[in-house]
Amino acid sequence: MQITPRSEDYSQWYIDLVRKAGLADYSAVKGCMVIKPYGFAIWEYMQGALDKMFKDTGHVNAYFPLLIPKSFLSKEAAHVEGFAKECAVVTHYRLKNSEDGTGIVVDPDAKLEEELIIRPTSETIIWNTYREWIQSYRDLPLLINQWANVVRWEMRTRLFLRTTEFLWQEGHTAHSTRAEAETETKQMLDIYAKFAEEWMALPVVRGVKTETERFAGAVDTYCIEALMQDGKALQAGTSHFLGQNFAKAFDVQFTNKEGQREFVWATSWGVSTRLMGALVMAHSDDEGLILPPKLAPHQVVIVPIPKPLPDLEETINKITAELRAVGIRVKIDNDDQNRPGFKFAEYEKLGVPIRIGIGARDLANGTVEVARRDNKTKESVAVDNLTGHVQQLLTDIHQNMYTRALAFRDEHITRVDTWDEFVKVLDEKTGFVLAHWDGTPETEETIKQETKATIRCIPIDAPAEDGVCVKSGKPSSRRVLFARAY
RNA sequence: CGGGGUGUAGCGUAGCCCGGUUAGCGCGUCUGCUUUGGGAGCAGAAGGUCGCAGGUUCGAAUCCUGCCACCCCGACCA
Repeated sequence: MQITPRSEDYSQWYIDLVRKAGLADYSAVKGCMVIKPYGFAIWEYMQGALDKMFKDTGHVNAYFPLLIPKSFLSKEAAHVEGFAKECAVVTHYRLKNSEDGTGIVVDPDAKLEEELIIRPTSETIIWNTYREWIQSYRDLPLLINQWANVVRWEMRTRLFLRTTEFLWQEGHTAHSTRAEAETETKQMLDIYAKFAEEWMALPVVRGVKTETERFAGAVDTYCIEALMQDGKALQAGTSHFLGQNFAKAFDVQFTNKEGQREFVWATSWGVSTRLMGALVMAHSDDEGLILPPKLAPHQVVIVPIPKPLPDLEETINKITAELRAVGIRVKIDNDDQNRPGFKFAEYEKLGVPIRIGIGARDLANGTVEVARRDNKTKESVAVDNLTGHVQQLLTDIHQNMYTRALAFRDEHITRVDTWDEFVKVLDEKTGFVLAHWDGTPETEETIKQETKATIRCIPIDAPAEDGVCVKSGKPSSRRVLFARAY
């Protein structure tokens, strides 16, 4: 039942935590996972918050099919290049009993005329549909999001961080001008950054991907990059400016106010269940999860210290009603099989932000014991002041988690000017490295080969600064962010 | 696909080299009683085709052959 300590094996700690906190489990199919109720509840709070942010900025939800004609994928050259190697393909539509009666086999007579792929992302099927929907500038902008599952046949998988099938949202928008599409791309990036910071308590760096790291089919890929406790970077969300690439590939044109035909401008943007992995790896400790209050399925858990006192139940019901009245999610653990000590440890493992203990001693004093998960402190609080205190505490916990993660992140952004330093920082200090780069894919590739570090992004707010590339010595006009990444 | 490792009860494991009682232990599960302010105690019980298939042998968890699965490391990626 023990969770492997981070200092011993970070990777194993992560797996232990995901499984022992009941977030997810392996399934019968390699690379696919079962998201368990507790994990799915967290995902639902993420979905709820993001969905509201999308709706508040004028987007609507729709749903496009899981299966895509194979030919669609090949219409955009870079796109097919990027995804062809990891597509699952449907070739038949029927099974039958085998001749020797030992099992069930694919019926060779049921071969599909055109094979279908399971979507690795939906640009193609969506743009094929948008062609029908868009005729005039009056049809624009088209601002659609979908919540869906996608499949990418990865060679190596890890729970939440990279699974064969995963859940995500993908926004796909169409605009009449380049400027409007670019604004949309940046707006969605800002929404992701805001979500990460305000809901996940996760500080992120906003940036642009290099040509090498760009989404297949995009003109520009923007991203938010987060830092995990082991010093590795994790891409937490992406927003792409697609230019007219898909409009041209699928012939999506509109008539402008002047009566001329033009190709539309596009964006797409997404975050996935990978965020669950980020949440775990950014905040948790060797005792278990530490959840930010806004995403915690139970924000407060009440553990009675059982004595045969009828007043206990009465007081618990009263404070529960008050907490719930102000919208706080409260769980009461009345289970009499486990002792309080066991429950304390259990809810720490589950990352519940606040635990309230109440027993005979408290009852006599008119107080309860309030324990914070984020910093493991305990205090005695008068029942009369409890609701306001808990509300404030939830805010404080979020702030503390964010501040702590930000301090760690900032301590792990290192400016380096020489190759020796570059390698040393990556190996010993870990984290992000801010260094000059000559702007060529060749140098980027060399650095990747030699250090396993990639350019995570060119930070959006990076100031212009003349220097020389840390690897090639050629001139550079600004620093970029390197790291080893998930 | 290359390199390394592991398969014994729900989980974690001992036994394997050197074949020979009824395959042992911890956690968990079930029943009962006593407990309950940091992972409870006692008593009892259930739970196993020893990854699969062959082979050697009087006898295989143990030896041999083949296969399968999973994990870790590398090549691909959000």
